Order: sequence, then structure tokens, then C-alpha cells
Amino acid sequence: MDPKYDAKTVELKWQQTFDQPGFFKPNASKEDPYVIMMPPPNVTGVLHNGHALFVTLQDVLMRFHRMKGRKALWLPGTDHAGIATQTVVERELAKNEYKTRREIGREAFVERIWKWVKQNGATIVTQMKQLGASADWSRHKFTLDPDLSHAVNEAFVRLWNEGLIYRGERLVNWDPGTQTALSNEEVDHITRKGELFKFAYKIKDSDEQIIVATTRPETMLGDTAIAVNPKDKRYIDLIGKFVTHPFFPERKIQIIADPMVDLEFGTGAVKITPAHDHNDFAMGERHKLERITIFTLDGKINQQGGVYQGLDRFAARQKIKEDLEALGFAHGSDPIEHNVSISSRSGEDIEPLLSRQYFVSMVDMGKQAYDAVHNGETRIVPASWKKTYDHFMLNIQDWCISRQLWWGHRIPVFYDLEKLAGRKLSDLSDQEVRELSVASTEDLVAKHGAQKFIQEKDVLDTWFSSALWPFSTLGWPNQTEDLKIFYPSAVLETGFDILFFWVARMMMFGIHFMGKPPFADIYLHAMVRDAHGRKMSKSLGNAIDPTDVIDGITLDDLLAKTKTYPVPAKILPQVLEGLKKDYPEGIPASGADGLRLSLAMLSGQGRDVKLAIPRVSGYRAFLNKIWNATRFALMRLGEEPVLPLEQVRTNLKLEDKYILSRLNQVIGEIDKSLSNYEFSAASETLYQFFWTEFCDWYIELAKLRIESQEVRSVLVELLSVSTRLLHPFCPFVTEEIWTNLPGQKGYCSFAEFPKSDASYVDLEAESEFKKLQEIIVMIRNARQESNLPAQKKLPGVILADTQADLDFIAGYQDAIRRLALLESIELKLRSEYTAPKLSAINSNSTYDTVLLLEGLLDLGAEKQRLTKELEKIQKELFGLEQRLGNAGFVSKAPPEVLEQHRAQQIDLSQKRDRIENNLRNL
RNA sequence: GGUCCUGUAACUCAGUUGGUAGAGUGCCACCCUUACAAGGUGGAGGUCGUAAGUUCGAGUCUUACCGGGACCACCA
Repeated sequence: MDPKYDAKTVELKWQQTFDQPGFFKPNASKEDPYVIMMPPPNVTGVLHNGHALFVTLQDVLMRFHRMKGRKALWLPGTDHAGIATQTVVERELAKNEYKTRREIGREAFVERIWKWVKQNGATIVTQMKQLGASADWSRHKFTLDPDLSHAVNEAFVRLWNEGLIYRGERLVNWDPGTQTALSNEEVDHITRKGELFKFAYKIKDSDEQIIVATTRPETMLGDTAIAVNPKDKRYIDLIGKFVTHPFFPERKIQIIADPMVDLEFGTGAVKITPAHDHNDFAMGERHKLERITIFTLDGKINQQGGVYQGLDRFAARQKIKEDLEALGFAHGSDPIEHNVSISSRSGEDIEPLLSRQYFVSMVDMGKQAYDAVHNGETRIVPASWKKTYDHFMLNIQDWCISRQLWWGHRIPVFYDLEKLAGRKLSDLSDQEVRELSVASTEDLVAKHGAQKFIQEKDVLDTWFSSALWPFSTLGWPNQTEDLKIFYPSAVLETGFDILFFWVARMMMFGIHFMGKPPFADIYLHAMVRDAHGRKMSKSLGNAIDPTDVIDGITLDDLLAKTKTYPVPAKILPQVLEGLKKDYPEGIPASGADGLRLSLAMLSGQGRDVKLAIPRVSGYRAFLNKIWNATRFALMRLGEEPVLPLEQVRTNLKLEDKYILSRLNQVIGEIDKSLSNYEFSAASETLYQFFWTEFCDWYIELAKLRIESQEVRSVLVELLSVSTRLLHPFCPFVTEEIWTNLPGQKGYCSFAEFPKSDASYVDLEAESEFKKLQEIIVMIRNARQESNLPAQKKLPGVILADTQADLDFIAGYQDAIRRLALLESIELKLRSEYTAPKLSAINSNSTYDTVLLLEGLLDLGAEKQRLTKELEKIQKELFGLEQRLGNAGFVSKAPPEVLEQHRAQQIDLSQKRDRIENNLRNL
């Protein structure tokens, strides 16, 4: 192995192996499948930390279960991501050719997108491979692949024929930016400062007027009623009367009473625009009000708006306010902070708009999906998300699945031109659509010609195809062998942010089409944030590119890169200062293994992942440690064959027994943690064990007997087991180490995950070893705290009360000499020894360690050290005595706790006596 | 308005059924000890957000309050 660990070299080498076609195909001969369906990233995507996190966590699970012998399938893919992709290509088109998609036409535009996808779609896949994702890439699926498209059509047709998909006119969330309808989940709500504008409507045939308040004055063009609360004394006489619209005097606008109106808010009188507000729409239904649509699809005033026609909605707002002012109807305005709906796609204000769209009935499917979790068929981890899931499923509304886009699965509804007899599709009633159309999985236009059929223009919401992912990827609707074996999957691992978008819908469709939920567990990971817990975003300038963590980046490059992000100029200087503070040295290269290990370490359940670079650096150092520990062993093992551990078992010494005991306990802990999705606990345990126990203690002691057969066997065992334990977290470096270990064949990827062997667990050896550790630490401490020369080997004496205690030490004099840097050791009974004045003494309950320091010791420093130690012990002892003196404690505490306290009291008081004695001797 | 998460060392986090606080990084001191300076050894540093309650005993359970965050609903 190279003397220096270089992540890049190792990772490039092993990536080639992992990349071999079918390398991670599930083993055909084994049963007991373990399946994860990879959440398909957008085909337009480039790797961000969210991807890095899910790849890490899922790959840990996959590698863990694969090594445990399960028939492991990780099925990868990419998503066509309707709006996102279309928008990207539209932008390119505008930038490069100054054309809109409408100018080049649907067919040509879709062709452009395909071209783009073929050119750039592999990026994200390549990046996931660089992270070591052990997916079965030979099964890679794209949501627009012919087989998946067929599944989409099939699902649509079935739901249509079952009456669960319907076409209807509803008030939908219209995005004037992308010019399509959106589902409720695609709408964000933000708080914004605005104004509550007040204006008067004149009561017909009267001098009276009624003042309404609104944040959207322009919608008054579509007002068809005024509503007041029936209990409102101010307006009680006006109910039933009509008002005059200032711009459309012929329109009938009645004052109606409805309990939904809040007496306290505004003026207590609400203008009602049933065609452009969800509440008003509902009120319109109750009172049979006329709906007047006043906007065009791109958010301008339409022909219903009279002189305002053609104005943008925001310009119209201004103009109408001015005109009302001029007419004397305006009554001032109040500032208001209110929630507005914006498109998560374009960022534009959502315009509620009456529109004919396709919907899926959700109530029954929602109930079934709720039941599946409720009765434990599917488990949500962490369980805290259960309530959120329940609430969504039980309050679910119908899902608007049609999108006015060109990129996606075109809705498989075909109209018979003959029956249509020249009528426009947009004029058809819902009932007529049913009668004149046919939903088919076949392309009827291709089959019968464009003279006979035309197809629905709209495409389906991206999430419709994603909802089928757990089974469409396995060949559904065909009853394939794969479907039988690999459905349902073991766990869905994904971010909580797509719980509604994706998880919920897979649950519903899985149950509906396959008869059982698509996964046994749902594990929801948290968001990756920056070191300070802020959401990472390019416009905040705090987004860390995972490839920069892998390859490293200098501060200068990082600053330069951030300047290319869309950070508002106003905050840019401050952002750059922040970066200089957070990454004074830039970001060191940690490799994919380092990034993975860090993400796993930082993944506490139900807690955000804060990507703190200093911690990442710590874990990268750990990989270096593993590398060097292995090198050490390999260099010292020599050429002679290493005996199997069982053969040397009878000759094991204390430190061997100790480390093997710990090893076998650690195996159990890690297995348990990983089985419970406790990634952080599992990796933390490994880290502590390997570095502290294996490297700092065992290897240091093993150096004394490095030639012995036992040590050679133990070392190999330790490395073999820990390499496999580490493998799920850092596959590259462990694979490299694995090939270098003596006696190992094949790949670490397919090696057996270690099993805990209880016969090696030896608590007595552990506690004896602890005694040895304590003595060594006591001597080290005395040496350093007394400001003694660090390298000078000193003579030492160890004291105890009984010969048995001394005999125990006798076997480890070499170890103590080496680890505590002593020149010689004498063992004496306390009764037979008095320490010379010039000595540094430390004590525990059993032993005194004495460093003999003729001419070296600073008496004052020594006195100070002992006094400090004494104070600490007295404080502890005081607490113990308090508790033991408490009658309630003595009578009510469980016996073992009481016993423990008493033992500790004796321990500490003995220690105190020793120190006092030592102090006197000085 | 509803739901959920969160507050522990300077920073980022562990802390499983209540038994008296740990890690990494940083800091201080000393060491280039032949696997590793991406290292070793020792050390300093915490009234566990605040208050009350339950208990012999609370970081852990209960309640209230304060702070940070997320989601859902709603506001004309």
C-alpha cells in the first residue's frame, strides 16, 4: 500500500471495478430480498448535498444488507421532471436562439428536450457513481422510458375507467409564469407586506354606500356579490339590496349574508369574486353566484375587464385604485401583512383561475394509505412524522394531475373526431368528454390516424409517474418475475420534504394497484444545512457543492465560485466575509469516502444535518488513521502465514482478550444500530473503537509482542472485521485495504458482514485491562502535570496493599514501561515502602504510582497538583456522602445502585487518604 | 389557529428503560517515539434555555414560559 493515503487514487481505481456492468446485480441464487427503490433525481440535476445524503444512507443500507447475504437490489433511475426540465430548455432556447417554445412548435421543442436530456442526463448518474452508489445500474430507469410510459398510461386508463380520474371545472392554482395548473402541493405560502385597500360600492337607488376592504382591488372587475356577517348590526338593513358596480353599472351585485365573514376584519364587508378566490368560490357555490373570469392565462385582464383589458394584473391594480380614487370611491388603505400563494416553480403569484383539468379522487386512497401506516403494515421512522402523514391523508383533496406543458406523459385520452363533429374541446362539458372520448394505453392517433382521433393536449404531473415508481420499474403492468420477487421494497429512504409529493402518492397508488403498500419502512432523513443551520441555497451564497468537499477547494476559488451564484449584490460582501470566516483554509479534499462517512456521522434521526467542515476534516483524518493502521500491520506481519484466530486462542494474553471482547460487542452494537437506521450511532461506535481502543491501546501494546503468532492473528482478525464493518460507510478505502489483507479473497463489497461471537466477550478481561490502563494514565499524568521532561525515561515504583495486586502488575511491566516511558519499575507493598520526598505520586483506589525524580521535581508544582486532585475527590465524595446519608435514598434506591454508591465511597475515600498521605510526605 | 422538531463545553453534536454528563473540532502545554504531524501524550472548559412539579434522585418524565426552526390551515 502507498505510504500516503490518497483518496482520489483509491477512489478512481475502485470506481472502475464498481462500474463493471452488473457488478451490483442482485445475486440470483439467494432469496430473502432487500430492495430499495432509489428516489429518481431530476434528469437535469447536478449533484447537491441532498443527493449526497440519500446516496450515502441508502448505500450504507444496501451494502450492509448485501453483506449480510440478502438478495439486494438497489434500483436507480432518473425523473423527467416536467416543469423543471421544460423550463431549463426553454431558457436555453431563449438565450441561444431568441425563440419561444411556441415559435418552434410542440414537436420540435420536445425533440430539443430529448436532445438536451441525452446530452446532460448522465451527469447526475456519473456523480452518484463517484459517490460509490452500489446500485444495479443495468436496471436504470427513466420515467419517460417506453415501458414506464406504458405503465403510466395503464394506470391512467384504469383509474379513468374506475371513475377515479375525472375531468372537471374547478378553481385551480394557476401559475401565470409557467402557464400551467399546479397541484396544491406545488404552491408555497409566504408572508408579504401589502395594503388593505378600502373602497365603496353605492347601494342601488339609495344614497347609502358600503365600504369593502381588499388586498386585490383589481379583482373587483369580477365581483358578483358583497358579503357581510348575518349578525353584523351595521349592515343588517342592507342585506338583500343591490349595489352598483362603478365600471359595469348593469351588473347585478347583491349584498348577501354569510357566517364565514369575519366581523372584526377590515370593514366587515367583503367583495366576492367567485372566479378568482378559493373562499369566494365556495361562497359562490352556496349562494349560486355568477362567476366572471377576468384574467387571461398569462395574468392579464381579459375582455371582461372593459377598458382595463390587456393590462397586467399588477398594473391593473394600480390603475383601478387611481380610478376609484378619482371617482371618489376610495377610502384609504391600511398596511397589512398577509400570506400570498406563490408558485414553487416560477416564483410568481398564483392566480386562482377557473379551469377544466383532470383530477384524481383521493379520499378513499388516502384513507387506505392512512390505514396501512396506522395498522403497522408500513412503519414511519422517525415516528414523529406519523402525525403529519396522518393529517395529510385524512384531509386530502383531489389531485390536479393535468399540466399545460409539453414535456411529460401526454394524457392518454383520445377524442373521436367524427363524434366531435367540429366542436372545440374546450367547449365540451365534463359529461361530453366522457361520451366522446376514449382512454387508451394505445396511441390511437398512430393507429387510426389523425383524421379519426386527436389526443388530449395536456401532460401529466411528474409525480403521477413517480407515484408508480416502486412497481413500474419492475415491469408492471406485466406480472413479471421481478415484480413477484422485489415488490414490496424494504424501505423508502428519502427526505421529509417530499412526504406529500411522492411518499404519500406511492403509498396510495401502491395499495391501489398492487394491493399492498410499496415498502415496509419509510425512513425520512433531514435536510442538509450549512454549518450554522441555515438552509443551503445559491442565492444565499452558502451552498456547499459536495464535489468541493470531495476534491477540496481553496478559499479563493470558493469565493470566486460564490460570486457566480445569484447572490443579491447588497449582501454579497457580507456573504464573502462569512465564507472567509467559515473556511479560512478553504475546504480540504475529503474524498467520496470522507464525505460519506461525515454525512453518516452527522445524520442523527430527526435532526438536520449541519455540514460542519471541521468535523468533516476530523473524519477524513480517521480514514488516514485506518490506512496507516493497516500499513503498520502489513509491514510487521512479514511473509509467514497468519494462523486462524481459533488456533492461537489458548495463548491469548490479556490485551488480546480485551480487544477481541470489545470487538465482538462492537459488532453487535453496529448491527443493531444499522438495523434501526441509526447511522450516526453506528459510525460513531466504529470510530471510537477503531481509533481509541484498537489503535491507541491495542496496537501500542501489540508492538511489544509483534512477532508472536497470537498478535499476528489478532491483528489480522481486527483488521478484517473492522474493514468489513467500515465498508458500508466508506466503500473505496475499505475495498483497497481488503485486497491487501492476508488471506482475503474476492471483494469486500460481497464479503460477509461480521457476526458477533459471544464466546469472545470477556468482561473480566475488560475490567482487568482497565486496571492496566489506569496505571499507565496515572503515570503519564504525573509526568506531564509535574512538568517533567517528556522524553526522559524515569524510574518508577508501583505500590499496592496486597501481593495479589502486585502480582497482577508483574505480568505487564514491559507494557507499562513502554506506554508510560519508564526506565524501570519496582513493585512494593505499601507497608514496606516509603516514597522519597522527591517523587511524583498518583493514586487510585488500589495502586500508587511513584515517579522517582532526584533533582527533577518542582516541589511547589507537585504540591499544587496533588491539592487540586484532592479537592476534586473531596467534592465527589461529599456528594456521595450526602446521598448515602439520605434516609430516603437508602431505603428506596434499588440495592445495586446503593451497592455501587457504597463501593465508590470506599474507593474514593481510600484514594483521598493516599493523596493526603502523599501531600504530607512532600 | 393546528402539528412537529429543537435549545447540553467556544463551535457541531452524542447521551438507549430517571442513578449525577461524553465525542469531534477548536484552545493550552509538551513531544518529529521507527503505521500515521491528516500523528502522540496530558490538560483546561458545562448552574444540560428558564421556572415549578413528580421522585430518595431529573440532561432524561410532567406543566408553564422564553428562544430557534419546519410543515399544514387561514386571513377579504
